[in-house]
Amino acid sequence: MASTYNTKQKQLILDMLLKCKENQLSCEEIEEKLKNNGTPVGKSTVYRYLISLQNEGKVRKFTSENGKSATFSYIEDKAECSKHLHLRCLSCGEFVHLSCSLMDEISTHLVNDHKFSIDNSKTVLYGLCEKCNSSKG
Amino acid sequence: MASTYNTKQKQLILDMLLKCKENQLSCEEIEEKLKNNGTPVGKSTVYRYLISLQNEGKVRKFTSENGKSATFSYIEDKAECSKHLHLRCLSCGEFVHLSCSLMDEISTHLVNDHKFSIDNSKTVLYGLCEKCNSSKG
DNA sequence: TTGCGTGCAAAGGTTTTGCATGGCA
DNA sequence: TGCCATGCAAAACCTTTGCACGCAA
Repeated sequence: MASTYNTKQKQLILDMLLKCKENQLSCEEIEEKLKNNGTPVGKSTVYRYLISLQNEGKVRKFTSENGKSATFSYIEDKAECSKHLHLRCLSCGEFVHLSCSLMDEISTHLVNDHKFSIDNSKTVLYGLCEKCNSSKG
Repeated sequence: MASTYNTKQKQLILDMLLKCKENQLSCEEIEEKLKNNGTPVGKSTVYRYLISLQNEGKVRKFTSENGKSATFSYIEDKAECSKHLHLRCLSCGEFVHLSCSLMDEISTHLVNDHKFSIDNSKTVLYGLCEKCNSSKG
């Protein structure tokens, strides 16, 4: 499933994902950013490459909770990310990698007591981060 | 935001959601089931009412992980469901209400150590249930 | 040279919206 | 009677696909 050819377009898309790895970008945003950079890439190419990156596990897809279009972000350490859970702030979108022992207990507990094996790569905990929480209360 | 008028159509949609509360139904499925019942309701009415039920917190929306359309299911005990986490099987779609003390610790831990307040109504843990896990391994 | 990748435009599917009509209160 | 709700069709949206051309290897 991995791409066989290396092309300028793929590199441009990848560079943009890396540059914005703290955020999540929609296909449209990627397309727009590349156009603004003076290095436009066709919409379908963006969609197609993101799908293939997703299949390779190099990109995480967020199916918009509230809005419309899906967003993507690059997974820097694929092996590491499959071991821990992730948090996402509903307000500002901040994405947190949660490496922590209690979180490991969850998996064990769920398997032992509830016979449920959690998939860390598909699971995201939603809530409010400190910043957004305090600005709300 | 709550509906002001009670109509036959709203009651029909609600009845269907209650009847299928163990499943998650898409708008199209609801429309189809109602038509098969001999009590057809317009597509836009289904969409509009589901949105308002969602705003009232009476319905949970699943933005399809893999497929296309969103699905909905009735929240039987809204107050209770906001207190615990939920699991969903990626394979068969089983939805589990997880009332359990260790799970309560998670919220506390996340707030205390990570300054993150989890929103149970928006969070779903994904993985494989016992049945699907064993049929896979 | 081979065949994958690209880009455009068109198609596909889901959800939303405008507007005239219908029905609740 | 006044207004919200309904339903149809059209529009809006996001995503996928077909096809001819371009480009990597």
